[in-house]
Amino acid sequence: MNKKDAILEAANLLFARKGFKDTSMAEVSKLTGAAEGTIFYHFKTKEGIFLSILEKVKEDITAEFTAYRQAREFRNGLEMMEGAIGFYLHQVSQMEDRFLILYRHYPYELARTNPRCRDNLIAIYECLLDIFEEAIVAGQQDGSIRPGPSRKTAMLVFAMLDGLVRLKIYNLYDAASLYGELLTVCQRILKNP
Amino acid sequence: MNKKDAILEAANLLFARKGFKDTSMAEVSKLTGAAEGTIFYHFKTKEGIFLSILEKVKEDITAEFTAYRQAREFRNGLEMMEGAIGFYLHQVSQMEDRFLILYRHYPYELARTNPRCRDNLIAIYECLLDIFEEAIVAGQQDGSIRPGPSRKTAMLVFAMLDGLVRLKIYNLYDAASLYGELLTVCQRILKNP
DNA sequence: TTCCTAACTGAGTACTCAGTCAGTTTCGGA
DNA sequence: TCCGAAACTGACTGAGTACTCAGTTAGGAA
Repeated sequence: MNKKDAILEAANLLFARKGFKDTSMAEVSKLTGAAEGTIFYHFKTKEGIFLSILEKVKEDITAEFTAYRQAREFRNGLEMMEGAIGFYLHQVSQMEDRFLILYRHYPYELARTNPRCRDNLIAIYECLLDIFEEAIVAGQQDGSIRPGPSRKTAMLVFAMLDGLVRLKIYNLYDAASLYGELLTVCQRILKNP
Repeated sequence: MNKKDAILEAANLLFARKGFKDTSMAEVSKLTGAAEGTIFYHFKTKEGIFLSILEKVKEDITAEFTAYRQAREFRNGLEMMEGAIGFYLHQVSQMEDRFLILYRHYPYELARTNPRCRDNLIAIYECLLDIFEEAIVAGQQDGSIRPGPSRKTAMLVFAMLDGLVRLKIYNLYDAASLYGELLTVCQRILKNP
């Protein structure tokens, strides 16, 4: 791995675990073995590093979820939805450092003034919501999921997942032990009676 | 209002809107009109200010929700639950600066090392979850809500609310326009068929 | 009025941080 | 082998930062 990528990886790890403000360039330098000067040779500013990381986060997440979407086959929309929920939770722990970036305040603060940041965030959330919505629409067509506003329902399910992951991140409750109940609840929300 | 309380209010506002790390004591001093020395006369450290604020957040939130719990009467548990959801969303915008503290990373990071912080956070979440759970248990007794693990269900509903509020805070989607669908979804989760 | 204490002040301190720059090393092509 | 450019270095800078402290003011009791 070249030094530029090593810097991005180290910064991603630190930003994810300690946050943007609480990570100093000295720490990134130490973790990569690159001098501070080298970091600023490759990136103009600390914010620039963050933007490059977010770009990578977007690419990785959209790639993973797009691949999943195309590969898996399901008997119906409802099972597709359950699969998507499981896959999301799986990916959150698999690509923990990528997702932890999104579970912090900084990207959304930056998005207010920086359009590139905003565009990347929107792309990520669109991609995730699209998968849930696609499953709902499919389910509504095959009759496994009841009719209703597909996008809004997708958002509510996603909001629940998001809230659940946060409970775990914040050490308030272990999300895993809620997984069974989560699926039951989602079935109740979606299943065509 | 005495100066000590004024400092707490100003710091609360700034911590809520800009975050703990991004708020300097100089800013707090400017907003209150108190000299920096005065701030450190009343509080040992910046972290100490935060802990006092969190204490106040806990007191305010538990007071509001306990009052609500005792005052309102409902025809059944399901309506009680719907009322609680509406009240939560109402309170989040009513006491915005109090809740925004909780929607940041810092308190949960501090909670890892500071038991006082941890205790306050737990007290807040226990109080909120208790209200939802109380409604569920009541509903299960009067037959309006289907049987099931009340605490876990309360958590999932709360996680959805939490996720929804975040969508709004992060400027990703307006939670208000999902309110109708939210209630429908909650009914499906809870209603005894 | 006197005196003590609590409240308050802001210049000062020691430190951290993002970002710079003059100089060195590495490397690929001629 | 030489050359030029790209990659890399780390000491340095200047702008913050949380917190201190010697001194001033306000308030209340004797």
